[in-house]
Amino acid sequence: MGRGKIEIKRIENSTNRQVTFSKRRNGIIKKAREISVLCEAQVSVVIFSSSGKMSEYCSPSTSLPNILERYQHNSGKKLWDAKHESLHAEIDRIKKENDNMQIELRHLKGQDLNSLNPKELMPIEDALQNGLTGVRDKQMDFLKMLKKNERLLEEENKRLTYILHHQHLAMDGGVREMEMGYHQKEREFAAQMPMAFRVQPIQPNLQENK
Amino acid sequence: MGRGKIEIKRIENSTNRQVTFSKRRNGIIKKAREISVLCEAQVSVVIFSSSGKMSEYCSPSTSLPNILERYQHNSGKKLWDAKHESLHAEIDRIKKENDNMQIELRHLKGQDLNSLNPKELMPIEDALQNGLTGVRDKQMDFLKMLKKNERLLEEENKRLTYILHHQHLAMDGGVREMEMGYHQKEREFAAQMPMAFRVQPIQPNLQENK
DNA sequence: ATCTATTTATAACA
DNA sequence: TTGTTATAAATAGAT
Repeated sequence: MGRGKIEIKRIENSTNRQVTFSKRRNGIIKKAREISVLCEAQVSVVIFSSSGKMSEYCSPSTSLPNILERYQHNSGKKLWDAKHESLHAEIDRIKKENDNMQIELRHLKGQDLNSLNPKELMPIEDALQNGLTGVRDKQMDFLKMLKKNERLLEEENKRLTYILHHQHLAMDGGVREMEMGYHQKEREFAAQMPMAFRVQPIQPNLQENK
Repeated sequence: MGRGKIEIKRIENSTNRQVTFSKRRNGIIKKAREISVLCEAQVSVVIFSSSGKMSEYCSPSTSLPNILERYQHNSGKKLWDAKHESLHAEIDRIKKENDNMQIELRHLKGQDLNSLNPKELMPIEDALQNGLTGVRDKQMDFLKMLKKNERLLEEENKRLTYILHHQHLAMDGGVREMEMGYHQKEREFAAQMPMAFRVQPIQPNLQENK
């Protein structure tokens, strides 16, 4: 339809091709609009030119996702389900893992044991025993730390008492001397003390850290 | 284009509408094929008639999923990503759940306890203690069942010995009498026995059930 | 379906 | 791109 008949094959002249694309694209979209109005059809048209420019038409009564949903349902073909399926597969895999852990947890908590026989109970008992040992070891570690800290505090106490004692002696030498010389005196004193008596920072693990 | 001009509005006559749909659908698909050949365009057309029948065209150089992928990339619109996102969200949710259980399990097994403080260790210890109690209660149940079965077996033993003894006595009365009368004798004997001595089926839970 | 008078789309050109 | 126009193609209505 035009000044001359054309063969339906690639238009070699790039300008012509571009012009023809533009006109025919408009034509198709006009036709699509018309059929959707005339016949109450749901139509989706997506066109990419060879240069990558996109045009689309979708009948106003619907939407592209809608049409694609119908397309999948109608044709049985999968459009995006390859991705969906891999996601679903992952969900299933994780859920299964989840269930297994749930069961293991319940068993360790002494729940749902009725389905188990004695042979299955034994490894659970062992695990619990090991766990308990581990936890109690840890608690013992804390206890030891507490005791160590207690000892350190006692030693510091002793040291402070010692300093206090010297301070009282210094008081007899006059308030001024005490004020000026206190820090130096302490330093001298510290120098005399054996290393073991110096206060170490308290173990940070003993503080609440939440 | 036809014997008369028509307005672009719904065709009321249902037969006419159906015929027009069919003709125009063919026209659109022909046009789509032509533009894809003439201009190297990638075209996708999906048409649903008002009665639900689907027609489609897709240029041979590509595929619908391919075109839709380009569509999403090009338009920024999401076709199926809403679903993808919900699936991803679910995966994240489950993974988080999973991680929490993993941590709980490790703690119960006495692992990764270093990050915990004494206050956090206590509920774990309690849980382990409870679990151990539960498991051991269960094992005790089995033990009791075993003992009960042992008792029952002993009693059956006693009964069988008793029968055997009578059988020997019967032997003295001749082989024929024994063969003919054995079953009846047993029945008579069973009738004399107190209920408690009759053998009960062994607890099914004691069998390996895997 | 097929026919055909007409309308519509568009190829070539500007 | 847009517009014009001669002509090819599509199609409405009839068969």
